[in-house]
Amino acid sequence: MPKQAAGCSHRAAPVHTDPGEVSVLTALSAVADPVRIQLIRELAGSADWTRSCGSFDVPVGKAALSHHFSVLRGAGLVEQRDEGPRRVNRLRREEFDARFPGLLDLLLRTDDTDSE
Amino acid sequence: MPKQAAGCSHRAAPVHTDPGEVSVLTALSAVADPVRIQLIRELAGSADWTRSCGSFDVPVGKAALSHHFSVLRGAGLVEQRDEGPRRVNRLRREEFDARFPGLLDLLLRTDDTDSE
DNA sequence: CTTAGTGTTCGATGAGCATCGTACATTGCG
DNA sequence: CGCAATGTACGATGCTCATCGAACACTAAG
Repeated sequence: MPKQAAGCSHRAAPVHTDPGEVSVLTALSAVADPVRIQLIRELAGSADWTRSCGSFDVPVGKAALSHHFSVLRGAGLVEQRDEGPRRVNRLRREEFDARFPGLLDLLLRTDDTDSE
Repeated sequence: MPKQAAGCSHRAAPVHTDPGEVSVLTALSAVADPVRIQLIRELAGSADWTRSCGSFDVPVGKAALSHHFSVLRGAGLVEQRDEGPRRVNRLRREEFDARFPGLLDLLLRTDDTDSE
């Protein structure tokens, strides 16, 4: 492919962290936040690569939202891909569950809406 | 003042929270702290009611230590009982695991010493 | 090219919390 | 009783982090 084939974006690719290299403390800290819990749950209820960052119903602005996704990436919880102007997401279920068995289930299979 | 019957301590009994009434966010926040993780691990390696609060090898003062145990109690992770001048502890393994399956295992069955 | 949509980065702000030092309470011992 | 040991309560301090506003970058469409 001589010419700049599709896939070579000019945009800075999101930095991903492999769940296997994430410490327990990092994972727990990432998950101990109401906004991020909501993001994870909402993301889990959608098919992979179907949700852009701005499509989540969270009570924060763009800047904070971007920050939260950065934290989730750093914890190996979310994978992102640029698709045109938007950045679509995918929950790394199997990979994260292999590193921290049961943790993701705790967040998703939860009856209480973390009231408190 | 009239005399006190045996078994009626003058000391304020520690306030305990049942694990069943703890929200996911509270539990995760309690556990997302390096000092508290160390306390839980050290406590898990000892028999019930054998460790007083001051017997843990953590790099904080008495006041902070007392605070951490308060948080652990509030998350339903630790039960305390007054035994003479000291306050001895017990990890609520079964009860906490019933409420948050796998979470305690994640902290204990850990290979990495939360290095980061 | 211009415009609109999407997301990141930067600096600043504010709240929460981990920590400390000190004072205080309780217990057990000499 | 007086004293040491243990743990809590309180006020203060400092730091981390969640948030915002604004500026910037990239993409797609008109």
